[in-house]
Amino acid sequence: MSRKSKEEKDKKAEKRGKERRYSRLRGMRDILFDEYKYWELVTRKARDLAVLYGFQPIETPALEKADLYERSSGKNTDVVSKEMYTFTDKSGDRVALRPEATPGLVRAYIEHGMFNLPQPVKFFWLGSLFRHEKPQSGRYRQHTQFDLEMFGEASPVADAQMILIAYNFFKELQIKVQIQINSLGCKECRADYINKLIEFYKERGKRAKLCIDCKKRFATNPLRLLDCKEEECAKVREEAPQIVDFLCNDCRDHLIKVLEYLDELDIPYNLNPFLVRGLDYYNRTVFEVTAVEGDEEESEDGAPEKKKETEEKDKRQASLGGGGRYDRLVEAMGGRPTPACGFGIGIERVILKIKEKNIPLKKDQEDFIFLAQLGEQAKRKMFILFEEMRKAGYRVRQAFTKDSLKVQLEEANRLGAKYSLILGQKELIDGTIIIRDMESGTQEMIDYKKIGAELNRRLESKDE
RNA sequence: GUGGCUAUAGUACAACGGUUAGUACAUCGGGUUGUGGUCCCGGUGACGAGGGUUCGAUUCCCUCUAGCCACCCCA
Repeated sequence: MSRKSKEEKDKKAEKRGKERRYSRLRGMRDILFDEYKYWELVTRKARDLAVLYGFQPIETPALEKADLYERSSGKNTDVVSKEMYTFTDKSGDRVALRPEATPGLVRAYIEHGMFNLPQPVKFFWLGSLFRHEKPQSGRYRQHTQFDLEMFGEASPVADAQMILIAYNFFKELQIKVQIQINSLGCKECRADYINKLIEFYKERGKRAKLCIDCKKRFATNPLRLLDCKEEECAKVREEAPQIVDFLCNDCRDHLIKVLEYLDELDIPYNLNPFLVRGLDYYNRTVFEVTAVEGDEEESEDGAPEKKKETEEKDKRQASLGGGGRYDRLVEAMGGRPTPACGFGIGIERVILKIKEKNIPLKKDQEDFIFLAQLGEQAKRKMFILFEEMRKAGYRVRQAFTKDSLKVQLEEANRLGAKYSLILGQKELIDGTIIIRDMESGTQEMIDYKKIGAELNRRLESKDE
């Protein structure tokens, strides 16, 4: 570098100045044309389902007071303590970009006095969430969730219905999923259970085997000992007491009812005693939706070992959505005691899954007509014709910014036009127009006034 | 936040301690000045950033940044 010629250095410096480009912030992404098709497919499915089940669309601000999340999700949860975008705004308020949807929805429920509405109140929400995490595929700092919440309904039917909707969502998108479900009990029986769990881990030698993180967890949040993935920790855990055995009567009944509904609805689930979710507000039912890998039905040659491996892997990642019941949160946030439950599904992860599985998109290729023109006069006339046709309900396209016929037909071809209407000087004088079948390449000169009749004839006969 | 792998045109990939960094697709123009989807010809376009080793670095080393993967956690 020391002997680089002056010229070279200058060149480099000039280049640097010229070509410094902006790039996305880490973990953020643009959704371009191709991806947008998936985006629409998935969000439309979400919206359709939500409406069908009687959920009302609602939006909330992306920015809220930071302590809304600290109080509801829990100050010590990772989502809040490590990943939240928190800052002080110009008026000195401590605010945060929402890291999850539920707290804002609870706030809205209380703030607008929705306990005076007929219960339950059911929200459908679709929006961006922000978490400052280390990105990898399916994990972004801004991601989008489809969220359903139901306030004012304590019955296990509500839990089951939530799970049903989530399940249908994936099923109708042709994604195979399994529901992991567990109960965290209520305040009382969970406390009992945690004591039992602590006692269990206190028994000789067990703590020594745990990983560093779990040693910490033992002190801060013993429940989380249950979902550690370390081999040793899992081994110790095998013998651990399970919460299902310690639920109080009400909580046990609730769980059983939920499971009965699921059985009746034929929803495959896995009662997973180790499922513990990372937010403080959950009680009773918690569930998670995980992708089921592979085409288990089709595989006949069965390589059981390999299958096991992928299954193992899937349990680790591939959480596509999750949720549960949070009966105490509304009250804790200053509202009336209101039972509630909900779930969220990560849109980006769903899209990733759809792409991965090569699930074909429905083509919405309806026939359309391309208008091509040559010369200023013709252009003006076509400009007007375009508007007339559009208003009359034809699907039309154009490239009026291009003058060359070649380029225009290239564009028509690229777009996949069924017919092109071509108007030039000659036709203008004769009062005719050329209609070209883009598939066969044959074309015909017709009376300009008969465009409508001719198109209708062609499009109709094709419809049969 | 921790660890591993990676970084070359818009995209997917080559090559090289030394003179002009290749190929395909895409893009733009021409062959065809009034006709697309085939073909032919041509143009534009890249070594992520900074530093070090070296006579010379896109190539080797370090740092940063970004992406992927694993962990933590989650969607």
